[in-house]
Amino acid sequence: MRPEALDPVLLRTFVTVADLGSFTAAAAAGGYTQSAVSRQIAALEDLCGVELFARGVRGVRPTPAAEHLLPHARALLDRLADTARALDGLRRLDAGTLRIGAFPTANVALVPHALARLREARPGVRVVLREDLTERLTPMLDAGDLDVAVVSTHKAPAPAGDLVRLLDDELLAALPHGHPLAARRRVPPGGLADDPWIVADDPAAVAALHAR
Amino acid sequence: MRPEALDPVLLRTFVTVADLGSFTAAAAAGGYTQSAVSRQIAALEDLCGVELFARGVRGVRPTPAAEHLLPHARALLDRLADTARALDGLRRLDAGTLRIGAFPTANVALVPHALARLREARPGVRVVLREDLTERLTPMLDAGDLDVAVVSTHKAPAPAGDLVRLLDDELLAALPHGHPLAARRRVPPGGLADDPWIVADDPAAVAALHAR
DNA sequence: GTTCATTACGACCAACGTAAATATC
DNA sequence: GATATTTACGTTGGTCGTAATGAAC
Repeated sequence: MRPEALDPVLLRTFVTVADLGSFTAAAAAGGYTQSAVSRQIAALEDLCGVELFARGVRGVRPTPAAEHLLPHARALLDRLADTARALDGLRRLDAGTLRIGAFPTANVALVPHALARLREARPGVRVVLREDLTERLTPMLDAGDLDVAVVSTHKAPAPAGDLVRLLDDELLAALPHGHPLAARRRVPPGGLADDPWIVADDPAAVAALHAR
Repeated sequence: MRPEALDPVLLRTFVTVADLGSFTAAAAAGGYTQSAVSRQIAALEDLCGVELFARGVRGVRPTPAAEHLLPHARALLDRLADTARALDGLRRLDAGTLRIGAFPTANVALVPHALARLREARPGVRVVLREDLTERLTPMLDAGDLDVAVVSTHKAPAPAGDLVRLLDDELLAALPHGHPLAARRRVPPGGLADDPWIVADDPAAVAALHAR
């Protein structure tokens, strides 16, 4: 049998009948008439060639065949509900508002490009962008004030939600001639704490630093 | 959205289009015309309010929204195929032949009752019953010569298929006065190996033994 | 002009509700 | 007679194919 021939509506009614033990009750629960439920079950029984319910005066009782089919039907309906949720989420994703927070460097180096791609892929999404320090972004994320936070994990604790590693950033320092640390290949942490600095964000500048 | 409103036919077409990258190709694969596929995708896009494919001259390309929905759709279709298989199996279960093997004691104590219930539940099933020792039943099951084997696990290794524990049987011994082991509460394994014995299968006899 | 996807129209099929029939207590 | 399922009939809604239309190279 082609899988698509299996009508979820029939399975839903089937499960409802099994749960309630009566065509009449299932009809009321599903917004159908008795006759519709009767025909749906008959169609399902036709489809599998087996009687699914033993008809009695006080309603119906599932046959062993029905007991066997029941968990499959429930699993399918669960999966169907999942997919329906995903589909609903799609609509919201495309039309809603995305609140992004990022620390200053990321806001210059990473966010603009990402925003451009987002704008292209989902023109309907409104973006609210907020710049702040990682230490302040994390609690905002936890509090639900942000949907996405671009943070630095140099020293910050991992936040509560899903953490996606974007990149491992290299910190390069160009030092003036005569600086006490200029002769060393690696700079100890904190060694430049008291020096003023200029940040370079474009790839050309980074490549130039690398070359040195 | 009510989950049943999600038509699996639409999702199947959706997946096919995503796989083949063209409405025309998907139509041919699914036995539809172009226009039918176009309407199905349009219906799905209506349903979720998002464009799922970027239409181009050389066919179509899935949007990010479609990429997001795709795994859900595939999972649902897989589950649907499972359920369809279960439904097909139901038909075979009800009309086919069931080959059962059982060891002698089970054949007297367990099988007749089970067979009676099976006959009541599935009148169409033909049963072939074979009695043999557990050691010979297990390989027959593995070889596909039996559908079900009722075995004893006293010493036998667990067979390859699904093992369902039916019951833990108590072994009771009624000993004649003057037997060397008659005074003990528990009989060591093998202690009666050389004695002739009579088996009691009906509950009344078991209860009588218990009482002593 | 060719190759796509979309839209319009008419036909068909499937599923419903109403209502009558049937069965079981 | 009451309760519950089944069957008959007419209607409706949805989906298809054919075919005309539109857009992109």
